[in-house]
Amino acid sequence: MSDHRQATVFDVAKEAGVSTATVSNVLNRRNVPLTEETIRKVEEAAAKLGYRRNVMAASLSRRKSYEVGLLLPGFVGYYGLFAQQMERTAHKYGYHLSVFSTDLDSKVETRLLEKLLERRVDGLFCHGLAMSEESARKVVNDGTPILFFNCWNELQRMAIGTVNLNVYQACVDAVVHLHEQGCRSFYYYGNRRAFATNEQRMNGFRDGLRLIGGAYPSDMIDTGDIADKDLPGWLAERSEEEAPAGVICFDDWKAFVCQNRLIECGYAVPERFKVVGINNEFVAEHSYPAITTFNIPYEHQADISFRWMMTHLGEQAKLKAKGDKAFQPPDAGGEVKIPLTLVERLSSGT
Amino acid sequence: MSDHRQATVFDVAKEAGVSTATVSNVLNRRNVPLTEETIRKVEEAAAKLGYRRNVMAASLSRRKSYEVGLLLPGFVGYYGLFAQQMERTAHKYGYHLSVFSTDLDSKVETRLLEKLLERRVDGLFCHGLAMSEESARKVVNDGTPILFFNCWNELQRMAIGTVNLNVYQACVDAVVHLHEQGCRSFYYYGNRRAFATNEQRMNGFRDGLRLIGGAYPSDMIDTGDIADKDLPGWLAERSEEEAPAGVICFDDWKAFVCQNRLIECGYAVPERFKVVGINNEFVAEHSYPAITTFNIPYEHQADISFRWMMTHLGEQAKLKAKGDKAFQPPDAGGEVKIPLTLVERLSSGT
DNA sequence: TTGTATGCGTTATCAA
DNA sequence: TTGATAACGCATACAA
Repeated sequence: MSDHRQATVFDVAKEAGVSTATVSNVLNRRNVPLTEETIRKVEEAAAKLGYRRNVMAASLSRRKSYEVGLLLPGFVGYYGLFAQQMERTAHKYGYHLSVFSTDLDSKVETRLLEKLLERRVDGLFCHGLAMSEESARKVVNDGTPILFFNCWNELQRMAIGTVNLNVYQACVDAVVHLHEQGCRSFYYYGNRRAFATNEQRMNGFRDGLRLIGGAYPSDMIDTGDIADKDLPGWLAERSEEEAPAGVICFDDWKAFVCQNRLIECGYAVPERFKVVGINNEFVAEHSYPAITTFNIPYEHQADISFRWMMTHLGEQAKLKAKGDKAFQPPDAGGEVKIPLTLVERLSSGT
Repeated sequence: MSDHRQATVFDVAKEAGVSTATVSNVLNRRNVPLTEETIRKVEEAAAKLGYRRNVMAASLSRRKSYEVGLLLPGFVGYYGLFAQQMERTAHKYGYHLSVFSTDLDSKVETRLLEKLLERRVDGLFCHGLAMSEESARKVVNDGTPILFFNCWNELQRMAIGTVNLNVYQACVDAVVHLHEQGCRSFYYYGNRRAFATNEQRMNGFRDGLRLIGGAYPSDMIDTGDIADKDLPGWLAERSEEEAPAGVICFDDWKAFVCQNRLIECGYAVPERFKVVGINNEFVAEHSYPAITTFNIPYEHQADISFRWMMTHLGEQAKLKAKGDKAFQPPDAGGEVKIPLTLVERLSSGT
């Protein structure tokens, strides 16, 4: 109703007949002793006046914004889900999260980063693909702690830590799984534009092959070299027909496209080709055939990330309060690997 | 390097040998007259000290946060893409965007809304599904302008306006399209949990049937009544075999699931059934058969929304500056309908 | 247990 | 054209 100005601590103090300090103490439930009576008076006054604290003023005063930033390459698929989970986790720990998407444009990245620093975020979470070395240096010089996720390069050294999905191990597991399912030739269908996150997968693929032994035909293909529509021909040409060939894809979307092109060209999945993705997205579950993939423990990854950051920010109290399990962050600049779990579906069935 | 405190206007003023007021004037490029010399001095000092303005202090002082909130039911699919676009648009107009997902939980919604109001957001964008009447009332009482999108209920009246995707018209068009493609029976596969956004589609479906005339067999199915796996049987049972049957789905994901189940059960798409979705997501383009759908002009929807809000906030200047085309917002409480465009693909082909 | 007074970093008013 | 200085709303050290 009131197009009047918002009530302030001052108004509440007057209404309750106490001082602003007392109001502040009551409303922030601090560890100072307070009379039941005072608490009641203040809370009543606050409720009556519809008092709502002004975050800007509070942040300015305590010289801490209780805001953290999240810098992503985009919002679709994994990124969006991760963002959503990070937002939940942030609130759980009493923080506000500002999510930005760089669209993989370094100009945009620079601008957004500046925005984040202007907001005096207490910390920054950043995807390995979303930040240049120069930007990282700026953040570090600024004194803002930064924590990476899914980052496998020199940037790690500038961070308080890194929380990585163990896509390497996932790919190792994928090869082993396909081998067990009867595959006798193996292909990795990657995306080099994803840089390090692609290389991790390639390494896993390679080591997986080593693990199963035997000299099976195998190769790596990149989406940049072979158009989707040429993929079936390419695969059919070099794989042997006696046993099914396994195709490990960069993610579920690649797997989806790959599988559909194969089917479109008349190759049976999973009889002739078996397909595996990563991410366990909706599309993997509801494709036909449903796609074998790896599940990502979003909540776990977000929680580890936040606990690490909280620890660095000296917020042990909040961790204790939420005190699920004790968290021992690795040394500064260390890495936590988040394991993915195989979800077997028809696309790699028998 | 300096783990020291950030430079302030004060530091810059001292360094440049001017007053803080002058620094502020220079840095905000206000319409006060300034000497070239002063400008240079201040800018040099700022650069040298690595000055970065403190958003909290600025917001507090000017009593305006230049922050707007976006309340969504979730982050996947349309929501995520819309959020990403809204973020871009917000920056374009010099605003910061805080995105929250209610997860369709009213407890969460209430809490998030409180957070938003505590941040003194200048305005609020809200999805029709993400806000209860009670919450809306609270926002309005607070004096914060609210603009809805994809909202078709009483809430509209509490808003400065509503920007709706014209899914009604899309469904009308879909029926006409399917009819032209030879369909002689029609089905709508909906999701009543989406409430108003589902009803709009149903209305369009109904009016589309009326438009093509003739008494064709038709029906509406809801995902709540029929499990995905039973859908093919249900459809096959009541549609005639002489001519293909058309299935208009709530969105691309429903279409995707529907189509895959049909194929799985041996019904040919598009020969026996033709399928249409809405959203033009990645999955629609890359399915096999590729799914006919409707494209959403994200940027347009976001831009209209922001221009409307900016107008309400008295930021005509910024609109002019960006001055693409003139925007005449409807009367308060009015509605802008954003048209969707048909994307023909194989799933409804001949 | 509560109150006073000061600081947080900017912006804006008004006088110079 | 520039400089003092008073808000802005809250938190907190210290005094009472």
